[in-house]
Amino acid sequence: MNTPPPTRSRRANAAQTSTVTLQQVAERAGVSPSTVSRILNGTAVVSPAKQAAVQAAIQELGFRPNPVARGLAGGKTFSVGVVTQTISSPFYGEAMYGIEGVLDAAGYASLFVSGNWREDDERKAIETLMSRRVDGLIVFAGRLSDAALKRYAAEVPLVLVGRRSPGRQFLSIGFDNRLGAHLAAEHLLSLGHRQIAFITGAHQHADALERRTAFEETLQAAGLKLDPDLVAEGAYTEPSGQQAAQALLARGKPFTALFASNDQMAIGAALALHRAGLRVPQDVSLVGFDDVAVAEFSIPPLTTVRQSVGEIGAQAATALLDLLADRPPRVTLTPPRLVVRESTAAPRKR
Amino acid sequence: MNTPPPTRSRRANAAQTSTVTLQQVAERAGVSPSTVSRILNGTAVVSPAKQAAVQAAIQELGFRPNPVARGLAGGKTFSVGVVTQTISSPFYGEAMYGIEGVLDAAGYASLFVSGNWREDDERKAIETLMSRRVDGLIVFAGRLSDAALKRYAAEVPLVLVGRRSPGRQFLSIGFDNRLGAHLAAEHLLSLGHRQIAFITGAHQHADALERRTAFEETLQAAGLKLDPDLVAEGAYTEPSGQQAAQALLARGKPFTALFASNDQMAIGAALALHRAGLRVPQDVSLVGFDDVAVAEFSIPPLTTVRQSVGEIGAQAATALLDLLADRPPRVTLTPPRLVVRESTAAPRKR
DNA sequence: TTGTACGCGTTATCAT
DNA sequence: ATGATAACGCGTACAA
Repeated sequence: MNTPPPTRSRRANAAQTSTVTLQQVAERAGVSPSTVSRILNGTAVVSPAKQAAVQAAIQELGFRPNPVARGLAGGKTFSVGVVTQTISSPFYGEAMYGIEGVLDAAGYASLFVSGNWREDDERKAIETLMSRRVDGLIVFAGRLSDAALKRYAAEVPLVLVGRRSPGRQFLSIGFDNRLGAHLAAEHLLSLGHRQIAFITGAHQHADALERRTAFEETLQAAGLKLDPDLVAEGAYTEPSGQQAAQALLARGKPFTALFASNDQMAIGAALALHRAGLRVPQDVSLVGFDDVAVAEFSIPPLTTVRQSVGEIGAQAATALLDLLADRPPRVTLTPPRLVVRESTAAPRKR
Repeated sequence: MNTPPPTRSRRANAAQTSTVTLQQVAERAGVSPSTVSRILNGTAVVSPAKQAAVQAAIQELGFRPNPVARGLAGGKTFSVGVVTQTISSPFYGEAMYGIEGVLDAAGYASLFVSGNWREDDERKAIETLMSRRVDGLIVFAGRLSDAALKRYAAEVPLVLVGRRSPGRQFLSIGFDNRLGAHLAAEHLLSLGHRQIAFITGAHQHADALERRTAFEETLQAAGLKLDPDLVAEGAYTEPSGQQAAQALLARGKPFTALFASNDQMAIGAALALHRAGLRVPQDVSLVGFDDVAVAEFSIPPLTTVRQSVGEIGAQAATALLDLLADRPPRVTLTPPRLVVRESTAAPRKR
């Protein structure tokens, strides 16, 4: 019988990639593995000579450190989990783009998952992420409570985006919803609108409430009050915006302007208005929120409140990187600003 | 001097998560680690008694296998890399959604990265993915050559989406561009259009070429020829579609219909038409391709060729799973179909 | 069927 | 400044 070769017999099912190990680099450079590791991580000072020899060996062998082994030995995976709500939406798309850029440049991988606006989906997503031993978490506010987030934050650094949360357990980056909604309302008021309808986000969400409150307050400051008949609730999606606008129209109360709590709902509302034979902005002025990329290409181009979602994502990533490096996180948010395009105009004279 | 405790002294910087190890489960259940491993992976048959004991121990301890260690030991990371071109676009958004669903259900993590339509970005992205030891790759066709992809496919199973490629090195899932473009052209012809402009995708791309060729052939079959003056090139983005339409308009050649190679360009084109004072569909009929979610909410709602991108993503993921399990991949693509909405109509009589 | 022993590639500790 | 050596948590060939 054939005796199988004594060693390496299980090599077959090992990682298929160009398996150049740190070990081999060490041999080639005539140093110990520890030294190579030290150079790779800057953990300690090594002589310029060996430094050069190792760098050369790395080049020649085309060595790439194995993050899996790194993770096992060092307890870090150099990956961070990102919980979005709807991975396919333009809003989260831009956010992911911003996050990816920052994290990738820092050598971290991003694991994007969807929470689907469902508490248990979000929970499951985070559990999966944690079981993958991510080094940190970026969570876009959804249904998960602050208390639940706190528990995760006890295990890894966590940055919450889209909802302010007190306490020091985790960092939260909120949008300036109040200022944004104020800007939108002010713009419509200054154009001369007095009957302004409003599409709010889901009532469970703090930011939706903030936008609504600020909107109402701005109205009140102008001596107007928010007519409950001119308020409808949506779910931050195009179809929900369309339905909300339909409902508003069906109530029969006239309005000359409509403010939707986000661009996607504004786009849905625009279709409802179009279907009802109403022109934007001649018959109804329309304002959105976010300035998602497509806002510029809606017809007519949408006046909206810009809060660069990509930039916010990048800021969240940067802050998380700070947290991971035990640095104080620096977050410098650009305040939202009004972008006036072609969906708003003065109300028609009668 | 104090002698430090001999063991566990470095526990501090280890993974922070509920570190229950397989080892501990084994002890608790009174079996060997290997037995636990076998039960976890179904690698061998174990007695019902121990089976139960281990399951109980797992429950009680709340054990979750560490994928990092698993990866090191078994050479598999249960993660797959997905190379999109623009992570923020609605097209890839829907694709990612489809992929995520399938892969997550199978216990695989998805690593989504952007190729940005740049060959070296794509290459770098794949290198990063490979260095992370992904078990497989799903690549959305971009600038990377088949030859380059073949090299990666030699290391891990690879599914290419969006471009057919001969050979058995990797699986490719193409869209039926020919049928899709034919459907669009046929629709416009049957409405009575004879002067049809066309916005093509980047000329480097096989699918763009296929759509153009099929479009041209359908015209020819109807006794028409494609006027070079009525063709402009875009880059599958809204701005490029807008520019292409502007260019078309600037040439002065009249056309009563416009077919854009994808929805995003159609949406950009719609704005250009709007700006030029042309109404859709009264003055110009407009057809897109893909049926991205927003197509339904453009004004007017866009007639387009539907190829469910989410479903295609899911199919790609399913096929990759097959490949990973050494099963023959099963791919059953739904053929594209025309979705007639409100952006097309018969040309005006003169 | 089950347990033992070793290895996966790297980092951290402890000497030197 | 540098090198042994021992983990990290799990899978698996081999022996029993």
